[in-house]
Amino acid sequence: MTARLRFSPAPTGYLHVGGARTALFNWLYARRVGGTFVLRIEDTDADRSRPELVEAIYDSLRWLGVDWDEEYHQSDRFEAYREVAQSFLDKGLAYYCDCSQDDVKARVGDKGAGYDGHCRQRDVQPGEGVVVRFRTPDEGLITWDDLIRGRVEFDATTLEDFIIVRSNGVPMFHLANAYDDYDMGITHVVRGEDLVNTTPRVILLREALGATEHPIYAHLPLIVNEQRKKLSKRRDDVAVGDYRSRGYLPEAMRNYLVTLGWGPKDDIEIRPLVEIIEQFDLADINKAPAFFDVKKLDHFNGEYIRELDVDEFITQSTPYINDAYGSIDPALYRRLAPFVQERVRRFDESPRFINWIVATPPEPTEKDWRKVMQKDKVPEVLDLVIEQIEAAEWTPERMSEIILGAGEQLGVKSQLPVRLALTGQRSGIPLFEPMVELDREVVLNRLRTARAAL
RNA sequence: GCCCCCAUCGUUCAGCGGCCUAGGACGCCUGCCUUUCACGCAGGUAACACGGGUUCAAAUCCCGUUGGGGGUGCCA
Repeated sequence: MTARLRFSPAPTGYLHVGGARTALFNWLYARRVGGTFVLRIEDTDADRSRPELVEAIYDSLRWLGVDWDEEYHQSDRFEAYREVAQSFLDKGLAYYCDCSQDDVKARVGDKGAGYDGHCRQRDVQPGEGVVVRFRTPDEGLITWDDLIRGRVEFDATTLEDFIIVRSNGVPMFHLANAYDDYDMGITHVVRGEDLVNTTPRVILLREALGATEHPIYAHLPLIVNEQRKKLSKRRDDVAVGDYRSRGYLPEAMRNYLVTLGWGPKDDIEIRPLVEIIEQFDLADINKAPAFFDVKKLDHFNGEYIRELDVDEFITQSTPYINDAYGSIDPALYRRLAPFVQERVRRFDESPRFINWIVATPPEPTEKDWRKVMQKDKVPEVLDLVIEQIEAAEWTPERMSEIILGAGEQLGVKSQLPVRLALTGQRSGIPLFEPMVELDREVVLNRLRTARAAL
């Protein structure tokens, strides 16, 4: 039998890195074993689901290179869910209940064990404010062998009679989810650990459906923030789309995500996707939650950026450049880009490196000024450089000779003061090649201004 | 409250009873390269939460403690 896996997001928000990793692990495994990867949009809650978010989820998934073989929307399948609910009703596996949430709370208290089974024998008829509840067993053990967690057991007495159809007639997620996995022949369910507690319900529902076998479950450890809490779309900055627009490469994101909860046997973390697919196995995923470390992501991204062809780097970084400076001369950027590519970890860092060429350089910080300009012989260096530059041949070679020569002549290091005068910063791309992109007068002006400020 | 889960360097992955004086990566620090920065290279820093067992032998197995997390919706 060929493996069938699915990613089933609810379109109630943008795809965040946790969901992306879940999708990725499902996809990786499907690709690894030559199985089928299904995308199923779980939009049973019309109040919270938004169609435009479905588009956003597609975008993020595609960006990451996660492609799907089949696609379903639960909102298209309500009829089937209602039929299932009706058949449960007919068989006595489910019953109508007209208790309001307040009624239940009044009987069992605030922190009680959920619903108390009040309507089990009351023979409530369908109508306004009436839900359908699934009759859970009063005793017994519900168990499964989780690929990641090992054997998991739940005592049936801890399970309440949960709702499968809302009072507005719309099926609840458990029902839709259980039926779809059954109907679609899903063989491996790989999802976040926050869903372990719902697994017993799903198993019960499947059995009611007549399933004799269950999929293999694998509950992934959560991705957490620095406070070690589950990532939240509201609190944490985690939308995949945001990383995309900040200038992360999908390859880097994908590669980094895969190292959260899993690692290749040979310890080589940054590697081509095909090799990851070859090595990936659900059984090797660990149980402990993992912190999403942007610093490490940045490192991965930097590695991937440096591996790019210059042309590719240019096309990818140009939008950020144009965004910062308006449209700049492509030929100029082509000359500068190789220097930038070696230094950035994200595309959105690119503009900063050429600010002194295409715009006004920033004011040096006081600290930088002190550390660089209040050194011995700095006035002499600047004077010498200004003097020689006035009539020099305008080539990088000459610039190098003049600037470095001044230092040699005076017995000090001369690049830093010139750099600070010209760029306003102590660090950045090389000086000599880029500076001849500037007009001689601009260079002299910056030099003279700095000299005057000493 | 109740149910469930987790626990190796700051972070992440490795380790699945002896190969561990615990390894890789990120971060951080040092040096080399370079008259900037970055890259690269060479080093360094730093962890088995605690307490009991089991065993000839435990980071690895068992129990407890502590700490952390998830769930507990007519959300998914």
